[in-house]
Amino acid sequence: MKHSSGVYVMQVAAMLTGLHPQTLRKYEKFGLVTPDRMNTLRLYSEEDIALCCKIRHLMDELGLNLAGVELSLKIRHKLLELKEQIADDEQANRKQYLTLINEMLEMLGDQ
Amino acid sequence: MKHSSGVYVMQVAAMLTGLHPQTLRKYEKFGLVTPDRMNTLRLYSEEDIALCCKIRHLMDELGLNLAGVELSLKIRHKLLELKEQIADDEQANRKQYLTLINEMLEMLGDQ
DNA sequence: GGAACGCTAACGCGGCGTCAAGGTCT
DNA sequence: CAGACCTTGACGCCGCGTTAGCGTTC
Repeated sequence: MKHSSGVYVMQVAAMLTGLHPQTLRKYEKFGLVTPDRMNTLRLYSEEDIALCCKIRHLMDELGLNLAGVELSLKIRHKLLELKEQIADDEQANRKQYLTLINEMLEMLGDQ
Repeated sequence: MKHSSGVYVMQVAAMLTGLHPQTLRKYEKFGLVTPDRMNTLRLYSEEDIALCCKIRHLMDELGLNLAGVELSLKIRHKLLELKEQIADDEQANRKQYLTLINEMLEMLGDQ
């Protein structure tokens, strides 16, 4: 669930991210960002803003296309999950680690 | 080091991979594949062939561009390294696991 | 000398950013 | 009614695959 700390309409979101309103809509259409809506009106949360900036960063710095950004974000999410498990587990549960790793490998096209 | 089990010149490599010779050269120019050379003549190993097929697979199935493919292959390599460590270590060495994970996160644009 | 290789340049298609037109809501 | 939002379609640029031209090697 998103924080309601900040909620911005399109124009403000565009200013905060430095992105064109149409570009923000394209990212949403691609499924990368899904701002809340109030009767068709987009409402961008702080997290949405940060995500949009990250998307731009990945495209500009790493040269990824939207498909690459999507994969990148998914892998990152899994990695954070794995990292948390490794850090928190009492006794290292290798089997679970390997499961997560195999899931990531599958995302990367193995099999 | 590559096996010398199979060595193919351009035309054969193109046939085996189903890719256009120029496409193979583009992949090489981008730094994704580096076949051996015999006086300017490219010599593709079995591993090179498999790699070229994997590149195509990643582009066709996942929609990645070459930058995405490169990142994907690097992350995969790291994941296999991590997987091996987890499977082989006597006592789970979490610190090393976390180091590898952080390296991957960095590849994905974290910081 | 013919066939296959090398390299570079140019064309075509599709992804992504932007602009434009027209409709709706506040 | 003015202004900002919505959606859809079109244009320009660039990445990627392919083609073409030309020199070199086997």
